Amino acid sequence: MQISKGVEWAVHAASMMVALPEGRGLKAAALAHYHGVPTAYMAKQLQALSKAGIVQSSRGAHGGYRLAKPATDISLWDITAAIEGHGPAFRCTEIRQNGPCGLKRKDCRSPCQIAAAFSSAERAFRDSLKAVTLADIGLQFVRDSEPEHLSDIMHWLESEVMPLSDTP
Amino acid sequence: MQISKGVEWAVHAASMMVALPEGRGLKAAALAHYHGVPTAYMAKQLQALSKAGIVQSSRGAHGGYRLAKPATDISLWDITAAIEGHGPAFRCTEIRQNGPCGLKRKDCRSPCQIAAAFSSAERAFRDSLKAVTLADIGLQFVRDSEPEHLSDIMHWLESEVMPLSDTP
DNA sequence: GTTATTCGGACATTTAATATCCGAATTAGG
DNA sequence: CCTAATTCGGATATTAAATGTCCGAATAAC
Repeated sequence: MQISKGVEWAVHAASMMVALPEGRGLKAAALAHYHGVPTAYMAKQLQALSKAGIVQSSRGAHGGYRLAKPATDISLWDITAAIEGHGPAFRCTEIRQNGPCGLKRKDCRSPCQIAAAFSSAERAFRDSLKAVTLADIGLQFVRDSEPEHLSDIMHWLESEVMPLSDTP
Repeated sequence: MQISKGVEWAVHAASMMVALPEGRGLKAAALAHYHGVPTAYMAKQLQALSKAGIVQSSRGAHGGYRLAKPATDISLWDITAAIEGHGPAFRCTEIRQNGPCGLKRKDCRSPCQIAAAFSSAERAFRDSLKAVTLADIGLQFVRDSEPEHLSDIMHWLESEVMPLSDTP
């Protein structure tokens, strides 16, 4: 029951994009370098975010990534699901149908209670992550950081940010 | 973010042990056969439950497994943690300390907000599973099953159940 | 004490996560 | 309009983890 490293990277990268000025983007290499992680693997996570409609990508010279919708509409669950998939963590293989006392398919209209309990726990997990948006993360970050640190980030952004055409 | 198959098997096996008469046990091979899964791999999950103090094992002739404490004191989280480990699913690698704007170790006394959000979600998941005990599972199972099916199970138990010495 | 039986940990195999590379697509500039 | 530089996208290796298997250690019955 481990969440892949890609989720952590994707959330940090997306959080960085919150600070981008309108109509501008960051290339995958810049996001990877900023967080000190391998470029190609970070790019893979960004692809997944792009497929999920969380970020927009622009190819070619001066290309890059930016958020595809307002930060208030992107939850941590959206990002987690984009990387890890939407499927349940607990996969019921219906072993109650196996063995000498196995139930017939007909008698299995009601779901296995064990699977139901895990499904309920996962719903609680999802709901908790759905309640936190990138806007929340960004706001908290600004509040809790030293002014000098925020200044450093702004300078880095100015040096790395790329103009990006408005219509991809 | 997948929960291993072993958790499903371990929960089903432990649920079966709820129905055992006092001072009796089931051997790993019987539990595996009953659920239609490989014996050796089922045995591996039972070992993990034994190490965690959830079940008691007795070796040698007429050996087997039984619950180590009342079914009301064993939650689905206890079993999940015994198989999957107690560590968090989201592992914060502190990438905020990396890269050109990396934070110094000193400025990281407060935890990363992203990690905190996932930690909170996992707590909700845990609490949900902690609220369900083997006693609950057993009771619901008896209520929802056809009388004939329960009868089949009782007959199987009588044929497979082994006398087990009281002091392991 | 001997033997049959069962659990326990060490050992392969398969699957998924991690990391990397090269081609496809797009834009900037001439 | 064409060329060249640049960037994303999917296909491809590598490593770690989950899955599955085996044989020795320990125990109880006889």
